[in-house]
Amino acid sequence: MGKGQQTRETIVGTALEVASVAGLDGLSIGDLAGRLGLSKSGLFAHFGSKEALQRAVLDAAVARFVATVVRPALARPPGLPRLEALVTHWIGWIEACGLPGGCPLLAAAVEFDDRPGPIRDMLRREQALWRDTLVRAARLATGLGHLRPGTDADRLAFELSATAYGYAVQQRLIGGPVLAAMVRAVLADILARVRVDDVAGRA
Amino acid sequence: MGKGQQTRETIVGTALEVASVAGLDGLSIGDLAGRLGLSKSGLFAHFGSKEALQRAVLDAAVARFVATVVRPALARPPGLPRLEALVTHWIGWIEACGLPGGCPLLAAAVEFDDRPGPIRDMLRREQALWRDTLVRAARLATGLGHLRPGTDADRLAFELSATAYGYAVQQRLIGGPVLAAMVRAVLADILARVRVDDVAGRA
DNA sequence: TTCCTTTCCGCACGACCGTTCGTTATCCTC
DNA sequence: GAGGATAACGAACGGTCGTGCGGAAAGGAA
Repeated sequence: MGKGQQTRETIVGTALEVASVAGLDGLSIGDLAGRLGLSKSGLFAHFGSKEALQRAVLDAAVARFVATVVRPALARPPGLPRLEALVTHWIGWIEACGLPGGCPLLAAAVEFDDRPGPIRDMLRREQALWRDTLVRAARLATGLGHLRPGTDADRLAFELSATAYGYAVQQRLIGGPVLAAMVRAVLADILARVRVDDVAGRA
Repeated sequence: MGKGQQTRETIVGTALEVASVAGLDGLSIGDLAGRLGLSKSGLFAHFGSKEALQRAVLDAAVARFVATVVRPALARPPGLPRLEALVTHWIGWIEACGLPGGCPLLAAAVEFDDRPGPIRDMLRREQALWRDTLVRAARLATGLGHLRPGTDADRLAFELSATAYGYAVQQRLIGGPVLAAMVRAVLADILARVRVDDVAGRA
């Protein structure tokens, strides 16, 4: 990896931390250069435009999410264990993604959902992709007989994702261990309603 | 109402539209003055600081939410009808609150959840207040015998609110009538699970 | 060592930011 | 009609914004 590439990654890493608090639009080339001991123009040369920097930051956020949530879950056996791992790691990510400002993907989605352009296109694509990941995992779990036959994968994915998104929204302002326990109980119940309990037979 | 007060309300109304798209921090005094045919200094004099303008905009957003969602629902008879009305009007607000950028309260909550200050304090207070409104409605419905005895009002309120928040997050980027139908079905099922069905007896 | 490329800097530009100040219209009250 | 408050203005302040250009330093290949 050349020096330029390394510098670029350092910049994007710091920018991701800043953006998680100030938002993608709150990023400032001058401020970022100051934090890193670089000149404004030197930092700018790595990207060519502020929007390109924002896109790089978003890419980094997605990569972090995939590494923290998706990849570990896909390593679990297919079916219910994998679906449960997706949800569990997601909740963990919401509570502690390692960035000072909470989940940058949720923040960016809410920030850019009404501003046409490549950023919104990226967000739309990533959110749809994540949704599909959940739906596919649910469908697979049904196919493997872990969930009741006839389970609506789209709806199950929506119930799980809406609960997690809703938790993410409330967790930052209200938060607390009570809420943390509640979201876990709710998610467990959603799954329990469609799970095939191979001890007691179907409900 | 004096002329100043009227101008102030015009400013805040336009600012609310802008902020719903650009965010509270995306508000710009100069831009706002240009839209309204006012001078920067003339507009500024009405508030004294940008933060005071942001607070006024937030107040206006809350007032709009109360007028559109809370008040009509509180006009319904207490118990299950009122709780259902709260949720139904909320979903309606999420889909069409009359502002170009979607629900400004959700946007502000995500934007400011990690920035200490009076804005975040206001948001925290309002979000907690809205939560309490749902919890109280649920508790009242249980007390009136509309919901199963022993129903956990906190948890029911969380299930409903998380579903709505989660819908709000996904609706703007993915959206569509399928999702709209799904959230309504999910909310109906959440209520059906705790409702006392006085025709067929408890389940 | 030489040479070329990559990396970064200093400087500057025009635009816009929030804010302040002094001044001018407009209106209500006496 | 005079006097005082209210409302809005224009100009300017110091800063920061994203961006562009020319040159200096650093690195690697020959």
